[in-house]
Amino acid sequence: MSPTETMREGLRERKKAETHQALAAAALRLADELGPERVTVEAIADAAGVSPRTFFNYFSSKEDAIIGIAPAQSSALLADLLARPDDEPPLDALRAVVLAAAERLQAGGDDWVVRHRLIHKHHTLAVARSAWFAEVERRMTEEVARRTGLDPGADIYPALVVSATLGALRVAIDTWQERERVGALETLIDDAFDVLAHGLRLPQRVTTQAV
Amino acid sequence: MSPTETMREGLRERKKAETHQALAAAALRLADELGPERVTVEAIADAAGVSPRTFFNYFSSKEDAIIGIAPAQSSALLADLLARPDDEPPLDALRAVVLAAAERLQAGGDDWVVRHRLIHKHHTLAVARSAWFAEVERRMTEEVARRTGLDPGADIYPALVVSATLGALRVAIDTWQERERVGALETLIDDAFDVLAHGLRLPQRVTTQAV
DNA sequence: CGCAAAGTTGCACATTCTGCAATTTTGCCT
DNA sequence: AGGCAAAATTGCAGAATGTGCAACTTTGCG
Repeated sequence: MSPTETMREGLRERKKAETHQALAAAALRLADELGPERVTVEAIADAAGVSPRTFFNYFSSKEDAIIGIAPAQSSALLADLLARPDDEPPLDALRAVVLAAAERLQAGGDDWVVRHRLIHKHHTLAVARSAWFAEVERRMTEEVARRTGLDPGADIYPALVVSATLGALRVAIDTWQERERVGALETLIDDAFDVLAHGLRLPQRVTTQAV
Repeated sequence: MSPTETMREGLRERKKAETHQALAAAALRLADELGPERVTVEAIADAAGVSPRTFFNYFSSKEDAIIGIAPAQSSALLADLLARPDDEPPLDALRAVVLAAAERLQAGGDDWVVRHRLIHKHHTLAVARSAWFAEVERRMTEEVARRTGLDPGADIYPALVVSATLGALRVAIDTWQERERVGALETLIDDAFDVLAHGLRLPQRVTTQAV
């Protein structure tokens, strides 16, 4: 009966992280080269040097591996939201969180560019991303409900504001992708939140054009 | 038999519709009785009196059959949007469309109650619904872009307003479900659109409480 | 060392989903 | 009515997903 509480896993945790990384990288690379539908779990596992069975210990599906989502992975979006001050208005907090996510994404290197290109092109990956968004949305709704003192089951506000803001993030990313990533993603996010804050009225003035 | 009435649509079309209906009904009933994960395509096909292979001629997955979604099915949401006057502000048109959908849903009988209970409870069905929403969202975005004369690839507004409004519909349905369908779904929709129109600011006064 | 926990692997198995070719059913025309 | 062509159904084969389980191996630590 060893003291599990103070256990510091060194090599064990590191190897797990390496395997996770190797699988995600292999999945992304193969999907980019061959197209997601022509990639098998077996091929990903081979490329990462593990057995197919082990693949499913890390990812619950091929799609999740490609877009880099581990089950029960704590999302940075939620973490950022938890870090905002409690008395901040929900929409402001969410705007800051989404903006931070966008900056992180833009700074994140080529992997995210490739991922989003694939998501944009292949329906099955968009579905996987939707599922992930839904899970994040659920948890962020809980947090907004806590902040506002509302019951997330009875009151519509928490779920609504989270749905709208995550929708804004998704739409901004997709539009940015469609524009072939010309211009700053942050600008799109800002525009989107301005439109949301103004009651979704059709903007009179045409917003930033990148084309 | 008198051919005038029955032959107008044709026996072929009628039998197809019957098979479609039988499969959807069997899928829903079995999923309700056993839980979605314990239902197989084979069981659904058996209950509907067709072969498993034929099932896939009608639905692309077990989940789609349970929530009643046929591939390339034209959604009533899109049809309603197309029927709105062209010069109506997008948010107003979408509000009307979503309200109509809610009314239809409430009047629709027990099947939708069961469906939403299952969707609410089982993650895989929520994912399938998300995928369907995404497809509808894409097509409605096209239409809003046409109305506003904006480029759906370059401008964020069409996708944003559609995303927010369909999100509102989804959130309202889920909340209604959580409240065990006490009260009118239309009221929730109205509240949601009011919040959207007021820039997603936290309402000072608590809205309709059903509990 | 040696034990316990954690991670990996192979295997069996149910299931999903697709393509193809054969067969049956339906619509329609003479 | 009879028969042809299109449409729908079906069986079958096969690739692939995903899971449970029982070894087996590796790691952490006393």
